[in-house]
Amino acid sequence: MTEFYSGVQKAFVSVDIIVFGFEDSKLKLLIGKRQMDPGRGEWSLYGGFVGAMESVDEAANRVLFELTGLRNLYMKQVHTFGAVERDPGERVISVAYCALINVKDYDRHLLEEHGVQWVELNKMPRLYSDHNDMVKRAITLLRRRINTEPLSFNLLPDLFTLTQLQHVYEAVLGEEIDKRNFRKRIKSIDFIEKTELIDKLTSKRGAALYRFNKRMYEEDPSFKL
Amino acid sequence: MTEFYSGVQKAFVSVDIIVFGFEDSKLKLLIGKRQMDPGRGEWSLYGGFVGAMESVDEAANRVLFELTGLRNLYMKQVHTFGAVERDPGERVISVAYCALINVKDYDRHLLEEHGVQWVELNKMPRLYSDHNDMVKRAITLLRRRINTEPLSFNLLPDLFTLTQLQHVYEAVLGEEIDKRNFRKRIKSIDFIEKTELIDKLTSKRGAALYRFNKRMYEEDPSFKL
DNA sequence: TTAAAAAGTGTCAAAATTACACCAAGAATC
DNA sequence: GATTCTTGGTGTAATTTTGACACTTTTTAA
Repeated sequence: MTEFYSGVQKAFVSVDIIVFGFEDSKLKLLIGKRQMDPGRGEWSLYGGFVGAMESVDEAANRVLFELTGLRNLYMKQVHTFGAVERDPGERVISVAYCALINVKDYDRHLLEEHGVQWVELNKMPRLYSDHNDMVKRAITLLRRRINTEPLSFNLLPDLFTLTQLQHVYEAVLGEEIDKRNFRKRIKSIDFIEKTELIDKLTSKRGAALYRFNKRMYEEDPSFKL
Repeated sequence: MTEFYSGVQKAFVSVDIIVFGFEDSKLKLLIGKRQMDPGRGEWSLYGGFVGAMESVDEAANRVLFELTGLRNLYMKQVHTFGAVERDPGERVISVAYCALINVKDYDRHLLEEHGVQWVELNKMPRLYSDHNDMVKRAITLLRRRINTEPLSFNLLPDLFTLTQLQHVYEAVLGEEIDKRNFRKRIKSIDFIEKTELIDKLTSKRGAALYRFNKRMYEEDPSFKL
């Protein structure tokens, strides 16, 4: 095999994943104590190195699967962090990804197994290396996109009430939303379907359950909320 | 020095730059014939490898400076491309950046020196590796942001006419804009200042020259067009 | 039966957006 | 010096979108 690019230095490339979840009307994310040196014991995002035989996206999916046991989760690249000294050990360039997950789908045993836990966004501790910057970027991305892409459903069960959906928007945007105006807009969106089902758990009266109709969305993928 | 992460494979990391310019009311970008193997002679974006002693952003700025002789140009990271086989030679992970430049500032001698040329966006040839995807992403980014960030001024001289500015929007968005509505909105934006100067070159009647007041923008960085 | 908690519903005013057509100024041509 | 050509510059009215705002319904628990 021919050697191209001789004389150029290589770098470690890693992926770090900002996993957002939604619980108790709050946006949370998964962080854990770092289990390797350098930085062992510091709070950190979950990540891993990109292997020689996998793409960066595949690495991110592999790592996310390791962490959650789930496939086909919503995940997008956020930004690549490449400061020379960002990792105290070696030169590591890291590609940050943002994933959205329904907390209910997450196996609680895996939390302990990987030494991670859900932490409220507002109560984030200082994280390893530049991971706080990664979180900040991910949030900015989320806020920008939640009104133009149907992201929010990834944070909820398949069936959800309009109040839950509204709380997702409020948690992500960090501001309150008028209930009537919100519901008015939802009604004008075809691919948010009302079902016959009623949720009796969270309210005494019971609330209608809705569903995101992906097929309908893909037929006319215009979204504006 | 301790060796961390032993056993993990490294990769080449490069930057590729999508340099947009605006000329003859058209959006253009800089491409050249690739001057190294593999792929020598194919149309390609301008790029370079990330050195051991520079951050990824610094590498992008260095490469852009090499190409243009200009510093402090507008540049943003677009996306990181990491497919295993994306480079036919070796494993190379590439971070794509998008830069905006006023074509008038660009030294035409440098074109030949680097073997690059301005090509209309609509007349892009097939490019090396995944560079067409990079361009597509960059355009998407540009379209998304041009209405929420004051990008457009980077494609124009310091002094510009409203017709020029409108043509930038039309070229980026790929659709015509109503002149009166456009100018109405411009008038409501404080940091686009009308000067006393008049441009007599492009029109017989002469058009008022405007200027982007960066300070005023930074005092109240809200932008919506 | 009464209180508490969340679900659900409509109107009106203000603001933003869109569509639309003509005159002005100067240069070039006859 | 009259005509034509090119680009710059301007306002209004209809429509749509957004935003503010309060009370009734249903069920459970006290």
